[in-house]
Amino acid sequence: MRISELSERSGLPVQTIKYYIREGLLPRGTAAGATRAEYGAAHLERLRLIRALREVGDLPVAAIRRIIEALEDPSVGLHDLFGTTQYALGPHVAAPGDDPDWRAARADVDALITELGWRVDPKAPARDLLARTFLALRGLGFPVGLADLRPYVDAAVALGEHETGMLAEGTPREQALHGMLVTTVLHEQVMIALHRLAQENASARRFGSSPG
Amino acid sequence: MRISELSERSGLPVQTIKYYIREGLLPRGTAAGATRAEYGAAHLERLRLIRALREVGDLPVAAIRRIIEALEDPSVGLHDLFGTTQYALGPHVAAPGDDPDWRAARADVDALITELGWRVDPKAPARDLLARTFLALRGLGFPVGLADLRPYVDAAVALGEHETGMLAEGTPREQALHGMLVTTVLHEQVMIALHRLAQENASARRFGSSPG
DNA sequence: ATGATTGGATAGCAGTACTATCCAAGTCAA
DNA sequence: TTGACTTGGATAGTACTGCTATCCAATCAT
Repeated sequence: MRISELSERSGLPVQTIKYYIREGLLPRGTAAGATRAEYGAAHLERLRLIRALREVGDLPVAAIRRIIEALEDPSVGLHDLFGTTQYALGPHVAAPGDDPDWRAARADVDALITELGWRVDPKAPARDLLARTFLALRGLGFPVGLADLRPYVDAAVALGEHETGMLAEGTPREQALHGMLVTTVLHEQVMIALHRLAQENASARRFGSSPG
Repeated sequence: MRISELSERSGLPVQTIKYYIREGLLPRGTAAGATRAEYGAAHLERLRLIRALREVGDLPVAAIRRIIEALEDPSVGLHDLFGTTQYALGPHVAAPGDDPDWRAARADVDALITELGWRVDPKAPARDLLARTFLALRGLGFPVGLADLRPYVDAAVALGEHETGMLAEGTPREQALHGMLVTTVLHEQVMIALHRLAQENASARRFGSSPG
């Protein structure tokens, strides 16, 4: 198939596909003459993945490139891809090393993870993400202690185990890697959306004027 | 206090504060002469809120403006602010009305909400958010049925009720509104961060090479 | 042979969130 | 009083991201 057909079938403009090729998100088609290249089903599949990461996961193009590089590196295993994706997901919080409030928040996060006995890379960006949120909450006058996190921890444990359990052991490598990406990026969106819906429901029941 | 002190205490450059004033996120200081204006504790508090929404919630400036307009409108109640915030959180999915796959995904979402008996605005953006994620999952070959959502629904219900329950009835209006914002924006980040940490832990236990 | 299409390169554009400069009016230390 | 400095306010410029638009020569279909 040529690029125009790839464009039609993927729903992306030709120019955008060319852009993704330039950016290293999509391999070039196999050249068949100077003005002809052939694209296959793998290209279409890749474009679907890119769209999911861009439009649903809202990942920047540069992050998707890093993920795809890991995806194509045969030496990268499931858990490695996990780390790459988590790191690419960002945001990358610039930790102000000197702020004592920051250090306290970060220490709380580390203590929580230790207490739970979790195996989490000390450099995992989610640690800073959580610490920054603590800092903001406290700055706004909403103190957070470890006890307040109980419901979140419980929910996170349940979901994390469920999701990891869904990744079957026997599947071929490429499929397993795709599954891992889907788990980290798309299931996070599922969780966010359902959380918002549940919040709205709870709020409507408690504060809503009339049952509508 | 003058703008330079406000800058120091908030940690934001003077130019950025001026920008926020221009954009309607922060009220002007009370004028005290042609080249002098006085800022108070309310300004500092507001800047803290803005920083939390920008840096932690990653909300665009335009969305923060809409939230703050609702915050300052005395006719807006708790549940109204909830809707405004949810809408401002975005993303605003442009629904392709003709795509049958889209319609199926959206119908699934609506059916789920009906079945759960949730009170959710039919125009709530989280419905489209969830539908779009379904669509992407299915497009990548990961079929999602309502049964697969059980763990997410359970987690969302638990968190939604916990969070709404934390908003005490008797608190003064401004405090209650702040609490609502914090619940919808910052607690979502707490959930995301803990989910990622729990995923990494589960992945390390299942796929990690050595217990590190 | 001729008009359309292609791959590939380069340049341009729109949106966002700042950041820098400028200016006249006012303040304050000497 | 004078002269360096600060302030509020306005305007213009910048950096980054994610596309789009245009161009060109080669080449394919008819």
